[in-house]
Amino acid sequence: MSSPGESLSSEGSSPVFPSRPLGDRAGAGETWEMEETKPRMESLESRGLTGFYLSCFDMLFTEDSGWLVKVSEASPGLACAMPFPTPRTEPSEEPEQCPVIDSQALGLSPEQDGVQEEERSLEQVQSMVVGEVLKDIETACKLLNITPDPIEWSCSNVQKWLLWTEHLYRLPQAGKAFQELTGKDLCAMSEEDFRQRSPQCGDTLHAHLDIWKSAAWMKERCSVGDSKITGGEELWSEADSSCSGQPIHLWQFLRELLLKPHNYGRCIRWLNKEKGIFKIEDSAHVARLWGLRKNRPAMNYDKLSRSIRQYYKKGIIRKPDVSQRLVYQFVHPV
DNA sequence: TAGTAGGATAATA
DNA sequence: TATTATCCTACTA
Repeated sequence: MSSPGESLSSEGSSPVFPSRPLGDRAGAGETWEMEETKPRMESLESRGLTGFYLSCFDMLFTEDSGWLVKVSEASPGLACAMPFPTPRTEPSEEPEQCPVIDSQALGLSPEQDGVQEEERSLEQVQSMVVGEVLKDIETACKLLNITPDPIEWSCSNVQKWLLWTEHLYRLPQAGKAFQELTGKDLCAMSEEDFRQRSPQCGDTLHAHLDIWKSAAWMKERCSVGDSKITGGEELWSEADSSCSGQPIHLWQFLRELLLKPHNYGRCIRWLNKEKGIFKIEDSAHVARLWGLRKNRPAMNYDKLSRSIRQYYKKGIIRKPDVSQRLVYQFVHPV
C-alpha cells in the first residue's frame, strides 16, 4: 500500500521556522531563522517548560493519568535527574545542568532558603514531568517507527503521527488536511496555520507537535552533554529493535504495550506477569495500534490473532493452560 | 456475535 | 527465506 502524500508540497507553510524551542540545527542543511524563533522561545521559557507541559496534561494523558501519582510520590533524590532548561532571559550555549546549591554555604537567610527549597521541589517535579513526557514520546516512536524529531519526518511519518495523535487523544480526523506535508513543512507552520487546516483540532495538534519538538531539542542537548538521564533509565535507547531499523515483531510490539501500562493498560494488560500471561482487553484497539505501527490500515483483530497463533508452533506465545478468550501467554516470560 | 483454530497463499523486507 | 497479512472454513462460547 502506498502512503498518502508522497509528493512534497509546502503549500500553506511559512517560509521560516517559528517555534524551534532553542538553539540551531547545524549540519541538517536547514536554514533556521533565529530571530523568528526568539519570541516562541521566550514564551516557552518565561512560562517554564513545566508550565508548558502541565498546560498540555489534559491532552497528553487522557488515557490514564495514573502515573502522575508517581510524581507526588517521587523521591527527592530524583531532583535534577536530567538537564532541564530553567527560566532565563538569554539562551545559553552550554548544556544546562541542575546544580545542587548549598544555601548555607552561600549564606542565605531562612526565607531565601525556603525559596530555594521550593525551587528545588519544582525542579524535581519538572524533571519527573519531562522524563515521563520523553518516555511517552519514545514509546510512540518505537511503536510508529518514526524518529523523535519531527523535522526529519517524511510525509508518511507525518500521517502516522497524525493518525496516532488523533487516535490516542480522541481527536477528530485531520489527516487529509495535512496531506503531502513533511515534518519540516509541519514544523514551519504556525498555530494559526494548523487552525486553518483543521479548525476542530489544529491548535491541539500544534501543541502536541510543539511538545515533540521540545523533546527532540532536549534529546539533542542530552546527547551533546552526558548520558545521564532520568532515574538511571536510558531514554531514546538505541538497543531497541524498532529503533535500530529492524522490523518489529508482533510479539515485541505486544510486549512493549504491556510494559507501558499507564498508556495501554486499558487495551492490553498482564494477568500474571511472572508467567507471561496477558489479556487483550480491547482487541480492536490493539489491532488498530498494530496496524498503525505496520502501516496496515486494514489490520483487525482477526488478522492480528492469526499472527499470534502462528507463534504457537514457534513456541513464542501459547494459550494458557486454562484457555480464556483474549488471553495468551508468552512461553518465555520477560 | 465474537473469538478460536488452523490451512492456504500472497506480500514484504 | 522468514515473517506477516489476508482470506477462508469450521467450530465454540
